[in-house]
Amino acid sequence: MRRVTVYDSRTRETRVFAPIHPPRVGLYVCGMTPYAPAHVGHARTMVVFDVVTRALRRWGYRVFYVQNVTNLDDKLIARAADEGVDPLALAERHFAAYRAAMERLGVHSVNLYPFATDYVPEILTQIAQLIERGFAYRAPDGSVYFEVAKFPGYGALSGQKIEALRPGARVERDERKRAPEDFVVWKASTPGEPSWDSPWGPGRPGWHIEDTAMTVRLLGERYDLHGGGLDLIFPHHEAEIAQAEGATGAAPLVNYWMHSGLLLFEGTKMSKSLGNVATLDGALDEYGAMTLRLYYLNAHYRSPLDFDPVKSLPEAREAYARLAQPADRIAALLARGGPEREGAELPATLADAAPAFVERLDATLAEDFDTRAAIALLFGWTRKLLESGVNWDDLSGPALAELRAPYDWGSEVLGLFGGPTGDAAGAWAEIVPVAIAARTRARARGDFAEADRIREALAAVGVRLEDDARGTRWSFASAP
RNA sequence: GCCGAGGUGGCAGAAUGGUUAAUGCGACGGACUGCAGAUCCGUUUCCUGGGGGUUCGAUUCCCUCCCUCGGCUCCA
Repeated sequence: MRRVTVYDSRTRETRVFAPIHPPRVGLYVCGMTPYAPAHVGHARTMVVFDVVTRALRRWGYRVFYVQNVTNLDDKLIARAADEGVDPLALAERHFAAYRAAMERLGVHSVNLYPFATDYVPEILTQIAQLIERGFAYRAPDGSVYFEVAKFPGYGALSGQKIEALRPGARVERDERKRAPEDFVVWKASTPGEPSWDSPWGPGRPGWHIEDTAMTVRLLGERYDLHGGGLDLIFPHHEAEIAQAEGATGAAPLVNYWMHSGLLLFEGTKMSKSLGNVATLDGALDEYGAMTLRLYYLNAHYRSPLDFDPVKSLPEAREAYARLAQPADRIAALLARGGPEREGAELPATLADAAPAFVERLDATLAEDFDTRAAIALLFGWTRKLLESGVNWDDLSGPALAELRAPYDWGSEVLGLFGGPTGDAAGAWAEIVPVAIAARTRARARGDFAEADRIREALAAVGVRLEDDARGTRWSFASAP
């Protein structure tokens, strides 16, 4: 296992990552509440933790990645009522769409997507423990509240002081609570809502309790990594700590808290009321998965990132086109000739460089998942290959594979440089040269209209032609 | 008000107590080209919010001020 450092939001320091039961790693990431289509902000968080997981796995850690699905809460119930559908069915539908979008984005690292409503027994057990240990109390209407004053550590994660919260006065006065900062763990049911029986009467889980009930069940009373967006630190993650540590007595619940920076939209927070929400599917349609992933990963994961459809995204698209240029060309050559392909060996300036370079990539990323620095290195590799003036077309399979190695690393860890390979590429390899030959003849006799027609026809199906001194080259246009 | 993150070149955005302040995008000039694209060469060599302080030396450390953004129980 490689030495990895991780910045922990709770202790506010970067420490060497030491799992409780190496090489196993328990990772829990707060997923979305599927009451509306996923937006590009959700996707940033998911790509960040996808890369964390891919990297740890590459380095020998056995990561069990759990991402919860809050398939029942106030928003879902309200939205379902608007649409006149069952809230659980609404959640199911949006979750399916979310999964499909994640597939398009190349996020395949999650092991388990547990649904909140499948953990009601665990939730009831945990609430009973909290009441028994004096951390929670029952309200007259059958709701159960966590009593923040009973948990001295409350506020440690976010740096909030309870006294400081009260003057904020955004908390509505609620007669059922002993203090304004107390939060609900069990909500007495309102007629028409889904509800479950409990010792305190029919009701449904509060927002925070599902996570701790799931984590204790799936990852244990203490586990290694918890991720999520920065906006969840308070109160959600604060509440998780209070609930889990209160219920089990084991502390700390989580050894390393990782929070991803929020995505802004043209400089301000995305919100539905401002109408500045970009859906993930729309962004995938417009920019493609590779551009989006590069865009997300080309920023430090804790920094805010500005989603600007006319500036930052087109820039990312240009940057990706350059970065992936050698990767795509080498992949296309390997797909056609295969790894056994005959040809020249690498020039001395490039020979043996790749293994050391890949090691540098790993070492760089292992410093608190510095994807940006790793990408800067990959740009350096691209520049080195382009400036070397090597004739790709003449290289042997093993030589090409060596040049491709850093991009394979990028593919494995960052999820970049995907593209058609195997059979699909093979079929194109039969057809495209025929079209190129026809175009070359047309150009030779000066029939440029015909030549352009052929080029455009191929472009329409995703094959890009480029002429240079050696003739016409083709490649797959970066797939959107 | 409280908590937190920031203010770096035309833009995005790194890094470091001290040689030419990463990387990318963009721009300009040139090569190549039927066109386009890609690539290459050159230029963008006077960029670190204001003011103090520590230091031989600060963009980097300390203090202060100004400004921006986020959180403060809907939130990835």
